[in-house]
Amino acid sequence: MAVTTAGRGRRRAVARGTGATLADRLEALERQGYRATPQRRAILAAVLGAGRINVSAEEVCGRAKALCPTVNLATTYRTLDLLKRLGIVRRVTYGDGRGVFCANPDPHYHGTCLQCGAVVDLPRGRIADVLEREQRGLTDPAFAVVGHRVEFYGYCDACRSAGRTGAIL
Amino acid sequence: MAVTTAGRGRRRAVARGTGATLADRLEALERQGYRATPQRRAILAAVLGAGRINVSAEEVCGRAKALCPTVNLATTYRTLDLLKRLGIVRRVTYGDGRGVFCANPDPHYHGTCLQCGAVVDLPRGRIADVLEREQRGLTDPAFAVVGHRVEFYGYCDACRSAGRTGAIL
DNA sequence: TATGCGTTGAGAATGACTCTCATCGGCCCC
DNA sequence: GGGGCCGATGAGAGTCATTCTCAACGCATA
Ligand SMILES: [Zn+2]
Ligand SMILES: [Zn+2]
Ligand SMILES: [Zn+2]
Ligand SMILES: [Zn+2]
Repeated sequence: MAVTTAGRGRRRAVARGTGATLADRLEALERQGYRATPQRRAILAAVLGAGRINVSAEEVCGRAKALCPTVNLATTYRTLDLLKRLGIVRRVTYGDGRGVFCANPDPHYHGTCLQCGAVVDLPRGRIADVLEREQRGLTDPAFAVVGHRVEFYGYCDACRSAGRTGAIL
Repeated sequence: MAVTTAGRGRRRAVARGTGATLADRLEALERQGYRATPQRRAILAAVLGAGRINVSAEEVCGRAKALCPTVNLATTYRTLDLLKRLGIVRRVTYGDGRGVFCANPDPHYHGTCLQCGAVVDLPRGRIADVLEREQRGLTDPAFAVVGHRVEFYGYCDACRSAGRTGAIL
């Protein structure tokens, strides 16, 4: 995937949900007063390019380097944090605290592979509504609940087809 | 709380759930071939003594030092990991990846305070069953779900009564 | 007393992440 | 068309929770 110059206003076919294209996101970035530098374009493209698999900052940095050789880990972290603050990407905290980044704008859950640690997007079922309702019923004198987070774990496609499905991680 | 010598076989009134006393847990430790050293006793007592509030390794170390001055952070981590492997304590990963330890043997959820980061035990509602059912319905060609984890967030008692309920953390 | 082995304390190492600071690169004004 | 301004960057140092290494220790058993 190459980093195009900007795609100002141009609309491609909608991939997943609203504002999912690289161009749309770069536009959002600039609309809020931030420069769409080559590094930022490359980093954003790297996250988008990962698809359903969520990527660590280091992976993003590696992929981005292929598009813009000057990107650096510090810039990658800085940019990912900026994109997170702007709501363009999401940072999901993986089992042991390491973070992975997700560019899927649709509401969805995450599944962590017990074998290889991959974090993949999962379609959202009806859980959200139930949790929302349940959450309101969770009245506790010592804690006022205002939100929740669910995370599934299991085995990713690659590990399953390789027969590696017994680890503890 | 003082660290008693062993309480071999002695049964006290059940506090919360099965095997919740210090003595019971030390017994379980020894039954599996590990020595109940003064350090291990102190560390276990420190986790137990925290009650509903879950404690970090560093906090455990501090509390344990009061009972056995020679405990050290490395031993604390080692022991907590051992106790986790034996199912005597549970390690819950708090928002940004730091871990806190929980000795409550009953099935329950955890709530993280958005203001101060405290992790407290929450009674389990009917959510578990719903999630269980939903989890089975979550068939995805790219991921085989085998379990889930829910985490609530909100404001703890202390922060609420101090009027600190607006942070982003 | 000598041997063995599980356990420990101190400190070094790790690894993800953040900070600092000198430098870079457009951009506006003269 | 040169100079200053300021956001953005790269390199490297710093932070912090956690883990590793290794010599020393405690306690059992011969
Ligand atoms: Zn996997
Ligand atoms: Zn996602
Ligand atoms: Zn609080
Ligand atoms: Zn708990």
